[in-house]
Amino acid sequence: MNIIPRSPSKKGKLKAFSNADYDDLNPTITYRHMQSPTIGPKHPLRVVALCDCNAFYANCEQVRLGIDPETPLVVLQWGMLIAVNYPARKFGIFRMDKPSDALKRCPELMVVHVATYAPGEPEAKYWEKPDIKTHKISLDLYRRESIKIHTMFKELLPTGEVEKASIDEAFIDFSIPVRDTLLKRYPYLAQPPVNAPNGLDTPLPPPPKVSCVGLGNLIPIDPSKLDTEKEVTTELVEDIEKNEPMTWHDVGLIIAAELMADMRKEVHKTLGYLTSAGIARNKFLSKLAASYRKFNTQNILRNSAIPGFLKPMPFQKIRFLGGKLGKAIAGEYDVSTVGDLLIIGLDEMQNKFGECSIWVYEILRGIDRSEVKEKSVINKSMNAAKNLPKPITKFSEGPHWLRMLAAELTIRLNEARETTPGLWPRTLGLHARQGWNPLRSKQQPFPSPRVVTVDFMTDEATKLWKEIVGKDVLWDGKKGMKVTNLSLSLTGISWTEEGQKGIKGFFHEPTASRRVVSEGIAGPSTPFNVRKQKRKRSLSSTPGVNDKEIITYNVDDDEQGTSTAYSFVCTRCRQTISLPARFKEQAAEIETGSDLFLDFEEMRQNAFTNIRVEHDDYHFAQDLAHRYGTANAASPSKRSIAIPTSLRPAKKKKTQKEPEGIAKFFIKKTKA
DNA sequence: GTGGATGAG
DNA sequence: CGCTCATCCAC
Repeated sequence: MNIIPRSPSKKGKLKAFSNADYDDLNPTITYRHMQSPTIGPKHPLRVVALCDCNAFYANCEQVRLGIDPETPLVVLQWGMLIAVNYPARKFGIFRMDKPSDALKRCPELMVVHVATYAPGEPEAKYWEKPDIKTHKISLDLYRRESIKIHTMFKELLPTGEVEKASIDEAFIDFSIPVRDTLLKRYPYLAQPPVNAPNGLDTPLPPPPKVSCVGLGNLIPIDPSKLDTEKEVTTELVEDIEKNEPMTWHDVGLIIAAELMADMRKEVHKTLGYLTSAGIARNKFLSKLAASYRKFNTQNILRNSAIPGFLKPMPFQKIRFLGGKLGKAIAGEYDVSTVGDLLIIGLDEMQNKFGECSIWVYEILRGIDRSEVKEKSVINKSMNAAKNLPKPITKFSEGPHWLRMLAAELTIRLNEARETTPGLWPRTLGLHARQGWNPLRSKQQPFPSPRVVTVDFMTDEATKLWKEIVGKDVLWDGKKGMKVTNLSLSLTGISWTEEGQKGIKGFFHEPTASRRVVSEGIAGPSTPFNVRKQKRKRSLSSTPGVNDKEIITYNVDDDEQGTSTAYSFVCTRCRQTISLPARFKEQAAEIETGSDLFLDFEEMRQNAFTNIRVEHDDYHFAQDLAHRYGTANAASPSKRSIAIPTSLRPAKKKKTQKEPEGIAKFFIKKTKA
């Protein structure tokens, strides 16, 4: 297997690093880079973080119950622990342990069962002894808290990009805020010296030495320092590496670390959640860096530390290599670490695993071009499922469960519509499994009524229930129906003008949008990516950005509707748009006129502007969607909303028989 | 549209 | 390797 040489490196002094596999780690940064209005995946100053919550479910319960965070606490789901907080971990308690074992290790352990829907109850509650036979798990609390954290991140970093990666994780693109901070702290970076021979292409002067003491663990360049169990303090690493040259990217990482630390502190102070974070040059590395040390810390992965960090890493720890694909690669080459795989050339890999192995090839070399993108719609689908330890044996027992599933979906849908009015699921689906039989499912268009009620959804679900169990099984009970698994889902959730009308019942003529698509925005635009770009532009003071784009709002002279300090009424849709409740709560605690009050006022005004811009953008996007063709049609705009930011190679070989290459690990069960 | 598979946690 | 949830793809 020959090593395929990489294409000749563009800019950058690859001499700085001995390993040719990592040849892009110290690119030359010029004034032109400082001035580019956007910072994409290839920009040398890109800075990305992954922030994730520590033992999130347990933390949520601790906050909900208002108990001491030092109390060992676990979250129980039926017979199994699904979350263990850090105090409890000290007792050797793990996820998936049984509660009885956990209590043996720690008798004072606080055991909290997740909320459940009980039969007939309109909402999930915390019951003394929930019954697996009649109750259904609810994860709503965690979803709601997750949204709070996500919202706070966005508010605290209006010029950044925040992508919710899972219920307890978010990617944050710090590139723009970092660049803005760099320009503020080092104003000489804005323009090349007048006598610079190459103008904007002149490299930046050497960076200052910047301390990162107190900003987290600096992942050491020397891999032999990596796995030491003892804490490697930042001071220690700095001492060891004091002669390592710093780069402007390192400075950027450290600025991001400051911002990240502030945001994490704020989340902790306001919401009570502890987090950890990784800061690096792309998503995948930030995620790995975050897992370096996990509890209430953040880790900074400098480019120079990437080879040492990555090579000893078991590659199956990498996102999307944790499953079958990772196993297949491990089996094929009988190796386990990233370093082991570096000797595999691109051609070799592509021959074995298909063309899209380029993705894996690059990941192994610390390259990840995927963008941090805010998801336009929270989710594309919602699903409520229940395993039935006591199977349904009579047709008539079905609706009882259907009602419970419908209740959950109804609450979740209506909750989502609070923040995003106009959300509309295209289809309602019901899946049912009987014993060993294959899963059966039916779906139907979801008629979006003005108000979705539990009754309505239950009725709709019952129609599907009839179709499923009524068709293949003689369901009157005599044939011994045995449904062991039920799941009700809303899919194709998207945001439409129609849905908006449906909910609000307002059919007023949309006024002409005050905004038009800027001719400056290149490429195909969806309502949402246009929205994001415009917002960026209007809120950041980026050099080179057309100032005419900036849109200001004046609360007193308000063309949009009436305003109070905490909310305003939009004249277009007549909705009241409010700041999060905590603003009011906080205001009540602060003495008017105090210094704190002034700070608070500033924050409130910023937030107010944000919700205003956001709401206006919402109408803007709505109009755009309207213009491009609306509602149900799979218009190009709608299409692109639905495209996920998936890292996967997404190779669709149309082979009739065996999919080729990597694709098969994403698609089908491998054949023997 | 239906049914299956994968993956994360 | 229990349970829940989300997403994607082939047919």
